[in-house]
Amino acid sequence: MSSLADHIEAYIKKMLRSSKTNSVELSRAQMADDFSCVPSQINYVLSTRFTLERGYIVESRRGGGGYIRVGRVEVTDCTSHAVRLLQSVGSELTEKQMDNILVHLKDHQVISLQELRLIRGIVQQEVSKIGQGKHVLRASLVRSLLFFIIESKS
Amino acid sequence: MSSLADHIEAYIKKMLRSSKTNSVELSRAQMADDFSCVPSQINYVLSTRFTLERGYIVESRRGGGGYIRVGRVEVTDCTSHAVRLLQSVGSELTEKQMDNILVHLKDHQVISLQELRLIRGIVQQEVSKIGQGKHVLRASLVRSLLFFIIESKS
DNA sequence: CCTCCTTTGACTATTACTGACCTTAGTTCA
DNA sequence: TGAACTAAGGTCAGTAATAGTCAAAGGAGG
Repeated sequence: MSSLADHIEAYIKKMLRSSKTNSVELSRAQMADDFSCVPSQINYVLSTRFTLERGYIVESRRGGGGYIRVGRVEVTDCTSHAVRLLQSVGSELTEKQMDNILVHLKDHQVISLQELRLIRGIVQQEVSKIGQGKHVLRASLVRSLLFFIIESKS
Repeated sequence: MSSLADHIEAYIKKMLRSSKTNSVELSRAQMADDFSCVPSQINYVLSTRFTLERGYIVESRRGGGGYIRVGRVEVTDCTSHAVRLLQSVGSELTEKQMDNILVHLKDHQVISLQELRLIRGIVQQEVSKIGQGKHVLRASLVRSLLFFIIESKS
């Protein structure tokens, strides 16, 4: 758990946490230099870890004075936010989609890391037991478990 | 007695005991090398000995910087009791069987009345959404929700 | 023998990282 | 004013580093 990408991810998240505005602006070249890597590594991190599904918004501009801005989606009410996310879960869910949603909720303090791990474990176990309809079962389980958490907390 | 798998199991458990965080991270290739076996042997040990029912959560990531993390979850008397109950039922569950289990667990103060109602509601909701495999889905959902409830309490 | 658990290895899947090449935007100067 | 230059960031495909799957072979106990 210590790839370069992880460190860059952690660094950006740390910057985000200490930002009042819920968004940070960074220079790709500068960043690449700081982490001694090629600039496109920054794009890799952004496109794998700071996606909309995970609750982040990335904007950028090229040319002189160019920049990359990373923002978090606004969450005023955790519960309604989670409910909306859940509704966006259709009748099927891939493992990656599930992960993105869980990370999204964890990063926005709707669920804890322990809860995330437990859900992943439970779903993994249940899904491995059946042959067909894995994506459908995953959607049901994730919806149900999240709904249960949210309901219990309110 | 004392197969290679047993040794690997014991080694991981030893690492877990001496870990402050109740979880250890290991490299599959490294491990296989240490025990002079093929990497998939590690998967065998993990999938037969470090299951959720036995109180372990296994997470992993492939690719560069990949890892396998084994974590412990508290297994209380309540957990094993409920798990046994569910195992006796198997992979399918009728509504009546489900109710019997839920009532039993409520009577023994493993879950509250509210939780009982919540589970029933969630399961009803989810099961009504699908055409086939209702009993299988019900079993999965009840198992998962109960496990989650009990784990979260400890 | 028969069965169950273990062990192996060939094949597959996923993730990280790099570098060459492309696009966009601002700046300068004939 | 627009061509050339400079200063960003973007894309994509290839390589390397891990882990996962599955079925077949092996072995110990009944």
